[in-house]
Amino acid sequence: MSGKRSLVRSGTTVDQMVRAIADRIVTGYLRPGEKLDEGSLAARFEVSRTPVREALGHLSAMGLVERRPNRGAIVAVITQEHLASMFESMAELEAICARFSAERMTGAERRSLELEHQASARLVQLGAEEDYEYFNTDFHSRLYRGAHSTHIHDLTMTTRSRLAPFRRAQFMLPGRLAKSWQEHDVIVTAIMRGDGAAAGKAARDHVSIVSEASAVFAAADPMEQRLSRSARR
Amino acid sequence: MSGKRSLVRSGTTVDQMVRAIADRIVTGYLRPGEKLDEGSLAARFEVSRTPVREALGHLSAMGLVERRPNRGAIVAVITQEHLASMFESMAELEAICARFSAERMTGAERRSLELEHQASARLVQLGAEEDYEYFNTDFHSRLYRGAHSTHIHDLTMTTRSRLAPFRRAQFMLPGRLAKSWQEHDVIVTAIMRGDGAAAGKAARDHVSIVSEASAVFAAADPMEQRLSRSARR
DNA sequence: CAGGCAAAAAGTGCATGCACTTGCCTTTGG
DNA sequence: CCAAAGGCAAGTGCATGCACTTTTTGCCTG
Repeated sequence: MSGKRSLVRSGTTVDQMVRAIADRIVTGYLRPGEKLDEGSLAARFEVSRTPVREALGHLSAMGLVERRPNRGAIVAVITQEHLASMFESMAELEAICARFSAERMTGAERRSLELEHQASARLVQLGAEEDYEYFNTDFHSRLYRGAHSTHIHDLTMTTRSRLAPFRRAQFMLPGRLAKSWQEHDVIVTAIMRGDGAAAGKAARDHVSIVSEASAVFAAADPMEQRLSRSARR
Repeated sequence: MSGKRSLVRSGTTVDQMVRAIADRIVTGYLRPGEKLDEGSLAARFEVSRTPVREALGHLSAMGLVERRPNRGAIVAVITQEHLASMFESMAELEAICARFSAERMTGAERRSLELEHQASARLVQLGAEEDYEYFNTDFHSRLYRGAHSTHIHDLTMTTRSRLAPFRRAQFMLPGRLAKSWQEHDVIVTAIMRGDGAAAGKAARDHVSIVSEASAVFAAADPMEQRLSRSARR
């Protein structure tokens, strides 16, 4: 149809769409249960249905969308139980990463971790929530990498991305910033000591607290479920 | 082309292809690094390239195949490090499942687990390797389910399926059957006691042993790599 | 007026075709 | 004889079209 489009592509078109759609889901722009019509998406992204279908395939495999044969795709509806289960898994995965980090991080990694952690104290003082959240993501990524285990790294990153929509507002609770830093501090200290068990426990507790903070929002879910149900048509 | 084919299929065509190709990879029929030509696969399965592409998308997201833009797909080459990492993850995941199982299994689940476990002793006596492997799969699945956490269940099942090609021959080592049963016994005992820590440790050790047993085969990999490289054309 | 049925509309699943990219091979200039 | 460039073949990426499935809507019947 269009001779060339402004496509240019870094990576493939499908990849871009996967990212774009995943982003819309993760940021809550697309709500759970919302119908994903191939035709509409194709029109929206100005491509044909073929790459849309492929992208939906990817997203389905990622667990972000649910595909029902001959009945189209919807944004994955996450039940209360499943959400709890994911946070629980996250806590355990982070515990593993922290434990391994304590046992395996190189000197450079430890120094860098501690350095960044200490620097982040400033963000807490300033109450820079957005910057702190950015740092927080980086902090946790360091733990995942520090475990020196690609597969655990992958599992953890995947789970985290699936939890992203539900963690967004955690820092809006008053005093959360300072507490988060203190929890990080316990983890860092344990890692510097090389105390895997303590680091694991601290990381697990840290995530559990985030989980509880997020549960507040999850409580609003029944409404969302109703909304999405009616949105099904 | 063919007016109707024996199409009928439960589930979609793509799903079947995913299973079929995954099976060929998991069973080692398709070797790591082997080129997956869309046209050939389409011909082989008697479908067009479209569902093949979609299936490859799924498989890529699962990590079973690797897709390079404009350059086709190959069966994912798993490095020694990544394999070790996956086994390590598996050990940790099983440890979590066992720990949770010890803490959360219902009375019925516990009884059923113990019953089946005791029954499996007969298979060991008979040296029924194939039957025991079947039971073994079931035994572990019980642990995953017993954790009462859908997401951990999913993570564990996924990881296990990706490890399947490398675990196949574990029971060929002499005496492995009896040792496996004893290891199971330690896990079951700990679960019946409700001792999560002990169950976790026992499960981790159990997997670690399987991992070492499989490492024997992984050692044959360099040859495989050469083979697959030349197979690239 | 409610319930059910049937036909049409909507939307998914797959096939086919064409453009573009990539890798290889040939050809030509140094 | 080697190296670089250009062309050729193979194969991927996407668009479009048609068949089949699901869902909806309007009509008929009890």
